[in-house]
Amino acid sequence: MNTDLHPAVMGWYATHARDLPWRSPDASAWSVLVSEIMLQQTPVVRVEPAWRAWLQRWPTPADLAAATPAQVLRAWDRLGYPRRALRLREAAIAITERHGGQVPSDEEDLLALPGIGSYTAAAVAAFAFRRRSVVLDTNVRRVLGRLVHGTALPPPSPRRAETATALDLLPADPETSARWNVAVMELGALVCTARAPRCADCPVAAQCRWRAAGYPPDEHAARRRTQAWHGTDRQARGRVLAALRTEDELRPDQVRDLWPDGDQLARVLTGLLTDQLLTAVRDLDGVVTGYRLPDS
DNA sequence: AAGACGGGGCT
DNA sequence: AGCCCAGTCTT
Repeated sequence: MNTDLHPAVMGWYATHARDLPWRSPDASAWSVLVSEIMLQQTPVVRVEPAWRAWLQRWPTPADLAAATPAQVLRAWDRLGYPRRALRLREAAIAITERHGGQVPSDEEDLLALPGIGSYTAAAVAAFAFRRRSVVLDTNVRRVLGRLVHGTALPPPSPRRAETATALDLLPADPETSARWNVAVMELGALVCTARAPRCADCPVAAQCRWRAAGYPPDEHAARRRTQAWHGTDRQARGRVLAALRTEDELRPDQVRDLWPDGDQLARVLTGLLTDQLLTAVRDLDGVVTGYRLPDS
């Protein structure tokens, strides 16, 4: 195992770590799981208040398992990717039914839950249960990519070599490894940032291969395409859901007024129905008379 | 391997 | 107008 980087990174984390509530020793495994789902593609500053409100309302998996999709979608508010809210509810149901209401500690069991992929399974195992696991999020990938491989940014999709590198650096002791994982993530979030890294504040700048190589540019820049927003299906979906968070039911004509392109709106509504983010209300003849958030 | 999937804040 | 954010799931 390579241990050269450990003292500097661990020492830096000891003095610079943010005081985030899900890092408290008192945080339940469930609260850690909720934080990890919310943090999938949503920044910390926006997650923190939502996380507090969510845990106050649904302190245990069994509490959330009893909620309706409409309730969780409204509570999710504008965190983005609302399918995460539905999957979190489904995960709560699975935990209640299959695991006696206790969040499982094995990565394999976590991975089997809805909405939990390789990152989140490893993160919950490490941060909630202090297990030794390879936590590979966007921060860790970027930090290790720069330090070890000398690249500006990691490839669009994770490579096996990245896991091998992370495993090679992972401390053998479980508790130490859990702290190492969060320390590297924190370094990526606060110092080794994607856009304008603060190398002057970096505890391992002297050991950074990217820095030593003179900061070569991102090799994969051409392959990263920025996602459009205005006029997209995603924006239309968001507009429909935003309206339904404040109204119990919308008539078809009210929904049509939400978006100028009727064909696109029809496609978007179909997608929302497929994703179970939306329910159509029909009269006795099967004619759609309205749309609602799913009650069950 | 590539595409879909939110929304906000910063440069 | 881009770019980025503690990713996951489907095709």
